[in-house]
Amino acid sequence: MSRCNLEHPARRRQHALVFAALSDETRLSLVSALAGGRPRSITQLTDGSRLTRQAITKHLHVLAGAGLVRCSRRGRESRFELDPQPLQELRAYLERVSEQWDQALARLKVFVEG
Amino acid sequence: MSRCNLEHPARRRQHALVFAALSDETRLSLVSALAGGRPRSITQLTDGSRLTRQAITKHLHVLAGAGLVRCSRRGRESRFELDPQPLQELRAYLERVSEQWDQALARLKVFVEG
DNA sequence: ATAAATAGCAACCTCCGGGTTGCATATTAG
DNA sequence: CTAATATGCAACCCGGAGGTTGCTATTTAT
Repeated sequence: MSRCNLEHPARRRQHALVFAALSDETRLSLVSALAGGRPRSITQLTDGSRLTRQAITKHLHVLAGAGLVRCSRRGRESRFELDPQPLQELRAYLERVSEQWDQALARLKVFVEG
Repeated sequence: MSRCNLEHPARRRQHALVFAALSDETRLSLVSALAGGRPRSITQLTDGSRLTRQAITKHLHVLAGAGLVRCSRRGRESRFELDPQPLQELRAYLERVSEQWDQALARLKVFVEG
């Protein structure tokens, strides 16, 4: 009985936070836009969207709150850039869950057959 | 200029849906509980939680709406089991974003140095 | 020096997510 | 048959998410 339940609540909270940050189409497109590597200003990120600059700003702050994005002031503009670390953490988490699933299925198969 | 923006809106919608389903701590713990491979009834999943059975039911339906979980009636109880496919899809998506980031950084580095 | 560009702040609105309670229904146990 | 179990359905509440508008402040261009 590997009743790990390996996620301590703190880690689970953080995962939920990052998942929530990625749960909006607008924010996914912002992530996609910033995955190009170059820091972008708010107006740059607003162009090509049908939303207001303030809406985009709020979305960027949500991403920042999850650690997915960092902001630095450059002259009169705020430049946002991606931080891929939380994405990698999520990927690792999803891998762990899938792995747990596979191992569980393997054990159940043995139990049924053997 | 690889302006792929590879996510068609439909795919992005689906990703947002699954991310949203995983954006709640309660639902993450349900996924964790179901990752054990054995189908669980609603009351089983409610035991050990401080929430109401109806609350858990709603969460399960959210997970089902994202395709993360399937339900089948067995006698008087509803048995829920995990479907890892959407999880793998998300993992692949996160990998693509990270890869795009890495390649972009590499290109920018060449641009600066060369 | 003035005007245009960029962004921050605050108030406001609407809608939905998470949660509860209450009651009805179906299934199994005794 | 009757009671306990397991679930479904609907109404309701509350707070926060997503979005807008209006105004102000700072930086840059002309």
